[in-house]
Amino acid sequence: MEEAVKSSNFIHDFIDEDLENGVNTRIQTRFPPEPNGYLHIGHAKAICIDFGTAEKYNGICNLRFDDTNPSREDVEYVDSIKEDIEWLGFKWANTYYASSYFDFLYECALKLIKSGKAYVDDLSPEEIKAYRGTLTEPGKNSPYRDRSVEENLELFKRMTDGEFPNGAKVLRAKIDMASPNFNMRDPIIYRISHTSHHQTGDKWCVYPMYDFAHPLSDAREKVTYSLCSLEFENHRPLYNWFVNEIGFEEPPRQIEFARLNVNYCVTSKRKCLDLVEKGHVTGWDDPRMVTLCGMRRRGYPAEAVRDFIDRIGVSKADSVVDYGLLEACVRDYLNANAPRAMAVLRPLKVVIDNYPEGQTEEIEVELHPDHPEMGTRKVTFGKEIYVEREDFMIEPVKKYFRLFPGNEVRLKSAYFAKCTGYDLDENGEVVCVHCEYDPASKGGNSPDGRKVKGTLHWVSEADSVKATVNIYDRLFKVEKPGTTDDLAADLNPNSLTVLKDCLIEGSLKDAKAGDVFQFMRQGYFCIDKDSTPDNMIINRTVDLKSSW
RNA sequence: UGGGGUGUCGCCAAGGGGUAAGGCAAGGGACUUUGACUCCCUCAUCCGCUGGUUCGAAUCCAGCCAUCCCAGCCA
Repeated sequence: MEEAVKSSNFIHDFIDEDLENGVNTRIQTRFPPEPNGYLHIGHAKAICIDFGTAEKYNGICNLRFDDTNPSREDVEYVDSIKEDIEWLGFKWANTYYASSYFDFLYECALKLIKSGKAYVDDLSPEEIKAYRGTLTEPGKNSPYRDRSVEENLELFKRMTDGEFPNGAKVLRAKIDMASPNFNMRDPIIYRISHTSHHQTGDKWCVYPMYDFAHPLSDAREKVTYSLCSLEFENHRPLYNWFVNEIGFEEPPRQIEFARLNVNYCVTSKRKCLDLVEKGHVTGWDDPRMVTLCGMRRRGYPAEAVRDFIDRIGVSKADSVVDYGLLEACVRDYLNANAPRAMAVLRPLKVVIDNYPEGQTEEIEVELHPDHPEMGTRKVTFGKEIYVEREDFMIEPVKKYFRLFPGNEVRLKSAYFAKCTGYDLDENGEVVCVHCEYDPASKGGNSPDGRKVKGTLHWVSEADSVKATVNIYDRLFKVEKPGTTDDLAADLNPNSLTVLKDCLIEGSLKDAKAGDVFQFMRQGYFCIDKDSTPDNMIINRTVDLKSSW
């Protein structure tokens, strides 16, 4: 009998309870990004929770752009956000924009004014700040707090009509300036901003604040669970206040969870933008970035990213997950799914002295040792081949069972070969290794049953493709980058190593950008979009765990 | 300092009165046409601390400590 693995997700417990008590009969969630940046690994958690929760309960999840601050937003971001969610493998039921509710939200504001729950304030930003009080002292009421409904209505209309400059007036909810929760100290719900909006153009010069737009958008869409991160816990009373004041029958329930932190990674929008703009990385999709597009370019499979999110669980405890867990998920997926191929990153020539001059032969090799159904590919063997430089030593260290004078190894899927000698150049560098092969060991087994301990991958001179391989290390050398003002100080100068003149097997010349292969002992590699037929560009997706 | 959260193995994380799941990492071994993979085994007498309730507490109560969030006309 299979044991059900308990998923660590307290949100499900809350929902199950609501379902049992008849609080809800249906589940609807939403993923509400502001289109002001690219999605990253942290968003992946939110996405998996929002979409995953809806999926689990046969509900729906909508994509809603919380585009209430046009000054920081751009359509470039709405496009990339859609693309990245799709890549992760989720489908939203509808695409919404908070901006398409501007009329509705305006009506809500009017309703608050009419019920005496909102007022226009003429205080300057500095004054508002001063009136707000401190952590220990209550705030003071604004002198404009008691304006009549008529005056507020008129002033708000004039704000909307564009009569006032930015910052001259705001609309505030009238709640409690003495509340220990700052969010309840008469929060601003509308501000003047003479800025054109990427969706609504110049129709508006007043824009609602998140705290006002978010709950009412949720409620209007009939969201049942508004899942968000912990920093919004303090906003929940306000969220409920708005939903209640406007009078929704079935208020959404906000549940907060801890956001994802991964060590060695930067996910702050400001800092990511900084890396891009200052040229520390090649762009948002630099393979060292933990943006979804960066991980995609690096060859991280969406399945692995989702598996990672599953494995870390959902709780309310602040945490920093080890980047190694993400890598483990990538390896797990790729080990099971990536086709195998041979490549030599630092080539060393090997001549099979007793192999007939000018002869070559085709060998059929399985694409994956555990999945015969994946088929085979053909590789060419010949008299001159290349192996990894590190696979030969003149003087073997202990427990070295690769090539050294007198030692026999297996050339993967081809033959046994015994090292008979080597050539040095004038500097004493090994430039060529000589071997003799055993024709009877074709396929990699000797009929006499003798064993070899080492198996080497190789690429033949006759059938190879040149490649440039990018080896990535972590972008940051410190676990928590960005603790200082200068992000650059935390950068790992060796985060990218470029290997030129690598050789990969001929079958790879038809590989497409995004294809990921396991190169034997060297790890997993992804074909980059910048590849050309005569020089493949290859990104190392993830290293293998190796005792060498 | 007021309010709101959180504290279980190096890192995540179950467990919510009956005597500490699982994953990653780590260590040991077997196997191997990838020194990978796979497979076995080991890895918290203890749950932030101190008291209390109880036959029995990581689980309940009290106090304390640590840590995160909040004083944007950002989201």
